Parts: sequence; structure tokens; C-alpha cells
Amino acid sequence: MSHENRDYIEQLHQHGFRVTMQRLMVLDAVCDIGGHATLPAISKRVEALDATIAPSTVYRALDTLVEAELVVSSDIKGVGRVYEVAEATPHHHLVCKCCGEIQVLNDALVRPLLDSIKREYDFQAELNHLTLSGLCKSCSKTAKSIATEE
Amino acid sequence: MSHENRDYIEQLHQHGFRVTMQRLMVLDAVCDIGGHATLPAISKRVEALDATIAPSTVYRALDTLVEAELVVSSDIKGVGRVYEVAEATPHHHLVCKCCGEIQVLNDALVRPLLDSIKREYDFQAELNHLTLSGLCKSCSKTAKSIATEE
DNA sequence: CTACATGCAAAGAGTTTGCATCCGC
DNA sequence: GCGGATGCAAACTCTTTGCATGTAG
Repeated sequence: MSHENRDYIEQLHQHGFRVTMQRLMVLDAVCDIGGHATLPAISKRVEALDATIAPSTVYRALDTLVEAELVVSSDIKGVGRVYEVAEATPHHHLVCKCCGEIQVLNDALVRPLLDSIKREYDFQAELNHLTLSGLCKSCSKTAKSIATEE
Repeated sequence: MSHENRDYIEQLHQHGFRVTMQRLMVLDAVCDIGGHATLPAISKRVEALDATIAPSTVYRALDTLVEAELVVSSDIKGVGRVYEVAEATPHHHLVCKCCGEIQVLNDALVRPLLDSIKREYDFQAELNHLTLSGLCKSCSKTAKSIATEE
């Protein structure tokens, strides 16, 4: 989605790793997903992009990318380990529950929330990527409440 | 965490299900986690609460709770299927990345964000439970940047 | 007492590890 | 050409399904 900006080749080299097609493919997959992603989700995405990559390679490439600091992983309570691209600039997404459409949400709209949380709770929220689901403009017209489907 | 308020026994009965210790235990686990939770996370939580419950029972009980509308499931892009207690009132959590402390975040602080999204993008965000991670008051003082540990 | 829910066990899916081959450097 | 990365296969864990037993109603 946006790793073209970063010199990921350089970064892999700096960390003593080799640049391979498979690693870039896994990085692509994590980028495509756009937000935090679990291992099974990444695994499926890579499989969709290129079915010839061995599953074991995906898991190992992901570890490599984390070590090379191209991808960050964190542990979310209730979800487990998630991965996302190490982005410099915070950005957010609105994903429609109905049609799957994804829009980028301006960080400026999110900032006030973080400020108020800081003010009220003295809690320093780390929010470089927020994904909100809901109904997009067009789907809210055809207003179906599909809320729980695969 | 808060299902004491709901008449879950009644609700199970209404949907033609029996009330069993195991089902309540699984409901407890989902409540404990507090936000959206993946299957493995719930599974582990139940195991921690009571190791005598068979894994298969956990998975089946969860399905039952969803059918009884005590738990809702949805599919989050990049994460997969997640479950959470069907709550009437929106509520949110701040979880500290460092110490794991969980605070409740007042919905009133979140509402303006949703309003601005509606105004700017005409996107109707569905946000009954937001979990933000970051550093709590005390941990931001001892300011370590532990961001990626299990 | 009856039928549904559970536990156990076996099957299936997802993930990890070891090793021989391949290829980035 | 060397050493790390990959693919394959086996091991392991997580999840699902089938069936006999137990228990809520």
C-alpha cells in the first residue's frame, strides 16, 4: 500500500538480510491489508498473491521483516499477535461492513480524540493506525444491517 | 465483566438452549477480555479459568452464545473473526502496552470523532467498543518503549 | 425420563522445525 | 563460491466433528 516510499532494500541490507522476492511479497501482503493483521490473515493474503510461496517461508519472512524493522508486531489483548508495516506517518481507514470499500481517514480528525484522552485520563494512546468499520455513504442508503457475516 | 446486568439465563431459554456451567464460563471469558476477542484468545482465557472444560465445548458454547445473541461476532479485515459480548451501551477501553492495565474510556470522548467522520466522509462508523493501546499515566513516567513483547 | 450438552477421540487445518537444494551477494 | 533463504516434509498445535455418556429441564 505504501512501502514504495521506504528504502526497504537498504533496510534489509543494513540488518544483514538478503533481499528476496518472497520477503517483498510478504511485505506487500502486510501493506495491502493496511492495518494490523494476524498471522492467518497475512498467510492467506500471501497465498492469494502468489500460491507458489511455501507457508513456512511466509512465517519466516515475517520474522525477518520484524527484525529488519520494516514491520512491527505487537500483542493485542483478546486478539493475539498482530503485525503492521512500520509507517512514519499515522493514517487510518474506514472500512465498510457491507461492500468492503476502504477509505483513508484523515489523522487530523482522530487527533482531538487522543488529545482529550490525554487530558482526561493522562493516557498516551498510541494510534498510528485506526480501522473503523461501519456503513459507507452508498451502503447506508440501501441500509441493510449485515453485521456478522464472513 | 458486565454481563451480570443482562438476563442471560432468560435469553438462553428464549432461544431454546439449556443453561450450563460451561456456557456461562465461556461467556465470562469473553466478558473478561472486555473487547473483541479472537477464538484462540477466548480458548486460552477459558482454559485459564477452568482447565477441565474440553476445548470442543468452548468452541461449541461460543457458537451457542452467538446464536442466543449474548455474544456477537464480526469479521475484521486483517484479523479474522472476533467475538464480543452483546452490549447495549457503547463503551471503550484503554489498555496499557507496558503494564496491561485496563481503564474504561468514556464514550462521550469518542462520540465527537464519529460525528466528524459522519460529517466529513458521510461514513456511519459503528463503534460500540474501541480498544486503544498506549502508555498509562504511571508507565509513561518510567517511559520504556516496550512495544513488541508477548 | 428425554433430548440436548459434554467429554473424549479422531480427523482436519494452521503453524513450526529440520534438512537438502538453490540463489543473492 | 559461500552462506543464508527457500521448499519440502514431518512434527506439533489448534480447531472441528462423531459418538457414547451425563445432566438440565
